[in-house]
Amino acid sequence: MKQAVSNLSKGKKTAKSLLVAARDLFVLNGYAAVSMREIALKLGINAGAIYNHCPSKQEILFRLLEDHMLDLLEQWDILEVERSKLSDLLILRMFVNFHINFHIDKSREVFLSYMELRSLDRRNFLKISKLRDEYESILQNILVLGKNNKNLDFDDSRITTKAILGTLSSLSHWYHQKGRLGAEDIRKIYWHLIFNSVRTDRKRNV
Amino acid sequence: MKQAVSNLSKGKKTAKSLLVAARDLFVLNGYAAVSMREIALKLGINAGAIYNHCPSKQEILFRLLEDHMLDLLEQWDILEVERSKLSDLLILRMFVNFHINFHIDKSREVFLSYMELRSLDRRNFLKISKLRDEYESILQNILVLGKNNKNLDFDDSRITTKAILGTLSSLSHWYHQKGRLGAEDIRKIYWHLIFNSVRTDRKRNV
DNA sequence: TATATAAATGAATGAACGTTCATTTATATA
DNA sequence: TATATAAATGAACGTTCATTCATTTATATA
Repeated sequence: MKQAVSNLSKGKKTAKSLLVAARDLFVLNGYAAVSMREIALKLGINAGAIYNHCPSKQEILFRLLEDHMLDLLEQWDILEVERSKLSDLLILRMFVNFHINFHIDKSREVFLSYMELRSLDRRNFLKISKLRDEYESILQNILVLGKNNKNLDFDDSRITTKAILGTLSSLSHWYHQKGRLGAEDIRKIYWHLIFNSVRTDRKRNV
Repeated sequence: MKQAVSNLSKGKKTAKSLLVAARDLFVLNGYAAVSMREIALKLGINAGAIYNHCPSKQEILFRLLEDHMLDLLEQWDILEVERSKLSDLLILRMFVNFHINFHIDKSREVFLSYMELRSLDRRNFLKISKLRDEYESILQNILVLGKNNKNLDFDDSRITTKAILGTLSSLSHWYHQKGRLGAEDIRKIYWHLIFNSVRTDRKRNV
């Protein structure tokens, strides 16, 4: 269980704020365009003091992305019990809702994961890529299973997976808390779009 | 009409190669992480010589993005004559095909426009944003018209526009010339997905 | 071919970068 | 409260950054 911030020692607090400050600056201006001095300024400490909490700028980015991906995969795993009783279509809907909820709750982390994969060094890139592939294959497996059971229909599972994730992930580029529509509206609209695009009695010509 | 590179003077040739070299490096490592020296090295000239062709690094990025957006809008305009005779659905299909073709032909430019908007200074950002909005409104108008004529159905034109563009634009993140599927396959798969997601007799519940 | 102009060189500019470190200050523990 | 440890300071490190400029070299035009 996560510990309340107020219970943490000074060091742990600063370490936590460091990740938050870095996250927000990286989202705003991009990893390469943000300096350690800027991050320190936002934290209210000296740039050198950052190194008491994290050994390098690269490691800050890696921790942000890894924490996020592990969180994503773990949260999905937690739903396993509920999932086991559902039909293929309802599992797909659960995935869509889960993905949208996560994008709304953690829009900055999601955005960062999309934009800054390339700023990771080779070793870190491979680690995060593996976690991303793991997540992507969750959706692909849902689609393949649904197609095999004739509860879903589409042409190519890999492209359809990419397309659906592209659809959903565009959320992180425009969603803001104070927007015109609530989370429930958005979930409904996206679900209608996606459901109709892979339902069994879809049309194949105009 | 575009002039053949071989007919250009030395200066124009270098200016053109400058944009190509910068484009490829920016795509690979991101604007902020690429130095003028790297670009010059790729061109086979000295860093200082770049300034005979472009006044700043920022201006290189702006020219790349503006050229791309103007090209995109102009190419769509050229299809206007053909479009006038088509039904709402066929216009949507034309847009989907056009967008996919453009993403395949100009995948690096598209990727750059998507990733480096935030690297533009305020003035340039506003200019490019305006062009992007212009393009987005092309699709939104197609959708609204189709819905008014009862040839399309969806819940919200703004979100549906974003969702469809998100679907299509994810192409630039994974498409490579030598991939498993050809352009025709990809156009077909995407069209089926999008068509079914907005057709009039779509279902609203699982 | 002579000449004007365009393009490239290579060194230099000051500023900013990530990171290190000896030192000082704050915190937690006994 | 005394003491050990953790955290923050501020200056400095060596590099690299975008950009400038006097000078040299290449190109195009007459």
